[in-house]
Amino acid sequence: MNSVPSDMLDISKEGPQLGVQERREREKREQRQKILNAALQIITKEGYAALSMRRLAERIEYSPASIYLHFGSREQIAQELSEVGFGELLQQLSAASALPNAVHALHALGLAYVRYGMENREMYRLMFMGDSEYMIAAFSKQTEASAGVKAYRLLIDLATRLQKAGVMKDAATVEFAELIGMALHGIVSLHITCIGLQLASPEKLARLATEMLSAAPGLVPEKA
Amino acid sequence: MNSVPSDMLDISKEGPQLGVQERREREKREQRQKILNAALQIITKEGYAALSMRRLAERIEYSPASIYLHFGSREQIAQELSEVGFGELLQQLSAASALPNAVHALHALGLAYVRYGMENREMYRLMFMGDSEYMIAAFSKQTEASAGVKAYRLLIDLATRLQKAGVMKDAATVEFAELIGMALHGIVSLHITCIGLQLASPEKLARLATEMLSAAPGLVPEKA
DNA sequence: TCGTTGACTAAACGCTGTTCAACAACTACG
DNA sequence: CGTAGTTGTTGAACAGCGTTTAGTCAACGA
Repeated sequence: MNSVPSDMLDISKEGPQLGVQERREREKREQRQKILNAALQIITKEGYAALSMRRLAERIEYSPASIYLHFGSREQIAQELSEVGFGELLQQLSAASALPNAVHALHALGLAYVRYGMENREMYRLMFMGDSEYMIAAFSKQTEASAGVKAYRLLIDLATRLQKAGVMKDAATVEFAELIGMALHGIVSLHITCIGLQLASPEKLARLATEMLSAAPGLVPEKA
Repeated sequence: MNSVPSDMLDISKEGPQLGVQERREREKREQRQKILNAALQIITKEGYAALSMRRLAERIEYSPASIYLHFGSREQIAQELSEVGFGELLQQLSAASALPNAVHALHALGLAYVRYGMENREMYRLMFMGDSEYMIAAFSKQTEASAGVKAYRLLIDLATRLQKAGVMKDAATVEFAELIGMALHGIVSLHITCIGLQLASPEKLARLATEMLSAAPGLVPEKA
């Protein structure tokens, strides 16, 4: 049953066989990626609400049923896209937090966060303002290496650095880190939601937030 | 055409006529309220996503089409509910900000905000995390007396009080006020979205946030 | 009693996500 | 080469959605 014929090792037969299999797998991967690209395009250009399976199918020039050969549901597509977003956000944040001075890193991180959010509103909506399924997946403890968890750890690390530098010595590190993230999220999400209101610019608010957090009592100015 | 027959003043004829009209109007108001109550019940118990016209019609024991005799659309129902929510939130916030000490008022406001949000998650979602149509209406400049605008002004007033008390003298009042609101919103909305994550308690984070904001440089402690 | 008004709804339209049987095309094998 | 079998693809359907409209029916005023 599981025995392998010796001629399977013959390149003259194995070659074509594996070639077909490889091509099929490659085409499947390409198709999958094509779907994700089209979905991303729809979301960024027409908003998350406009992402329907039929519209998506029309754009990739296949039937709606075909999409289900690659994804289990519409939710799964959205979730995979949100993970891409978390990856992008993580990249921006880690670049910012790489600054040697902890306070400078905090300011840069705040700026990078709100900029990413404002420049990718629908993506941000998908990541943080949806039905909470994506975040659960993104931050799942099982997926230790997920971008969401990494971004969370980035905040913890930065908070630790800040406290070592004398900022907010008294506060619990985790709470301090979470507060930073939540304040930045509040700035972005309200700017996304309240398009009618003329709020202060996200950059200004992020700067103010990080300044107030880093200017809390106990601060010992770092050199340079 | 507009002349009123003298016998219209006769109670024996005017009574029944107006009585019927009044009853019909009253019944219409009651029906309208019944719909709103049912919608609120569905949202709070089954979530905003579960609010459909057909389900709503089933609950009030009328046909879906009947609802359109009272509301123009599903969105309108949601919007009116969100305005109720803004009213409730405003009530909590104004009670908290009534404390004579500005810093105490800030702490109380923060606590009241996150408590309302956590105890009315689906309502909060409707108010702040929807498709942004409700907030536009709630904060519309035309609706000067709307609860949303009043809540916004509450924050401005509190920020002014805080700065008069010596907190954040340098910062622009409006930006300071907006930052308070956004930080609190970030705490609540992330707690609503990330039900999978074990975050620090909203109360602790609100306290930390308001403490850091009120502990910023320039603070002159108030008496008592 | 009759005509009018108003409340009410069945049915339909076009949309949604999703499933499944059927079809077509390509591969493998005798 | 032809045939059996696997694989990719889809039309059609199901259940549900928000919304509209034509039409029914009861209550009212004259």
